[in-house]
Amino acid sequence: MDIHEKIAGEITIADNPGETIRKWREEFQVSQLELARYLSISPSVISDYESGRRKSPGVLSIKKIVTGLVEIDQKRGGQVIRRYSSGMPSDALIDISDYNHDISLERVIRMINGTNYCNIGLNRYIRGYTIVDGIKAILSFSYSEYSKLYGWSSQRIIFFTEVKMGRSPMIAIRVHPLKPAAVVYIQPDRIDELAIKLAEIENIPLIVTDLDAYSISRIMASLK
Amino acid sequence: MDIHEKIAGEITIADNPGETIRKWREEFQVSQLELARYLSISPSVISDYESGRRKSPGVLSIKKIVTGLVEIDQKRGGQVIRRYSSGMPSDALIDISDYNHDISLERVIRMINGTNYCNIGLNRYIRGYTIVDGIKAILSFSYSEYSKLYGWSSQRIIFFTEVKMGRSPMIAIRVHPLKPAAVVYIQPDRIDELAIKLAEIENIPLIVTDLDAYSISRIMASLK
DNA sequence: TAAATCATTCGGCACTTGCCGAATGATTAT
DNA sequence: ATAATCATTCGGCAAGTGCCGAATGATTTA
Repeated sequence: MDIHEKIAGEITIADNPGETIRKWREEFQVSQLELARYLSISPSVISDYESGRRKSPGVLSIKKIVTGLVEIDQKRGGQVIRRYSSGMPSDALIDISDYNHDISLERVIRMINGTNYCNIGLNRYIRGYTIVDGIKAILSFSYSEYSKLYGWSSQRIIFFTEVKMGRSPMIAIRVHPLKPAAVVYIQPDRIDELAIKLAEIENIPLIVTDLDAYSISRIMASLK
Repeated sequence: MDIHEKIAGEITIADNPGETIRKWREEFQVSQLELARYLSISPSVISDYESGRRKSPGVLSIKKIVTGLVEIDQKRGGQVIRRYSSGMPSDALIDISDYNHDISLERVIRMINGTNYCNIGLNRYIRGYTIVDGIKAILSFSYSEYSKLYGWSSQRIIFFTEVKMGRSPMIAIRVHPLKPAAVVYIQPDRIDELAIKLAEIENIPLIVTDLDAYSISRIMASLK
């Protein structure tokens, strides 16, 4: 189903359409001002909708708002749209996408200012990436959800946010039959020696980046 | 996803909300008059919406209409709702439902005024039913769609509409590993001897009814 | 054929929406 | 602390909506 229809349907049926509009705007991380500017209307219009001043907004207004949110996200790389199209629990999955061509892992690691913590070379290619919240994934994923992390291909980078020492993600990967081309920890607290050892046993480069997930998502989307 | 949101989303995003409202009302086989009466409004209101006189109907109006359509369908047994919740191509599938308890096949066949064309007894039980358009199913179903005909259990009746001689449905069933408890042809042109032979080989009662699919759907739903 | 039922058009109108911007408040960055 | 940015409230108003029913047309049923 089209994401516009999904969002619009939820807003239309909601007991408080205004709150739902706000929920989706925040989900897209768009400010009222930005949305208003994008739609060439006054910001107070957005505020009036979200506050519920308008009890029964017209469908053309809803359509305009939803279209604006989706287009803004697309201009930013389409991260939120992809997340809602992946069919996975959305709070652990931050982004997922696949490429139609091989992309050099070395090039990617350079672009994200990554540091390779293993003695494993980066001369391989990737066909996609997945960004997950490391803690939420550990708590909520079962086998089939882990499999979905691999999208179309295991030839990908899996990025983990919310990493303390880096053991759990490596253990999860070790237990799963599919192996990614590389693992990247996004702004980890620190890297435990065990995590490095597991990565080397699995022959999976373990990379660390100090960029945040949002920036990573944009960079990875720009490789399409 | 909730069917209200699905329908409402489609109406809200459509280029012509009015036409989409009409499409869904007709899909639910509800007349403007019936819907207007159900919602306690004038029929001309419904006509105005559907004709596009109102360019941007309010979300409360859309919600009211959608809720009304769904409730009317539920009062009739919920056939259309089930169809849109089954995840199958909708034009071939007419109805599908499962029961939480065994229901006597003999009883059902009596209720639908069925005639048993085989020498196979009806002393068995069913746990569900599926109604499909025989011609559309033949043209469009692949293996996995045939599997979905069986819902939760193969212990069911499969009803076929649009049956000419009755061969193709029996061949399709013969080729598939799962076997239904019974096959019913709804208002067939005639019954070919080969169809009967195939049914006996498969030990599947082949029954014919002169009721229409809508009546069958209501009767089967009433057994819940 | 006549009657019943369903569908449509359109004028009328009270009320609401879509939109504006000034005034005010809250938050963030320098 | 100041400036910039974002968010909210609310009065004002033209345009549109939600709803009505009379008049008319189309379709179905007896």
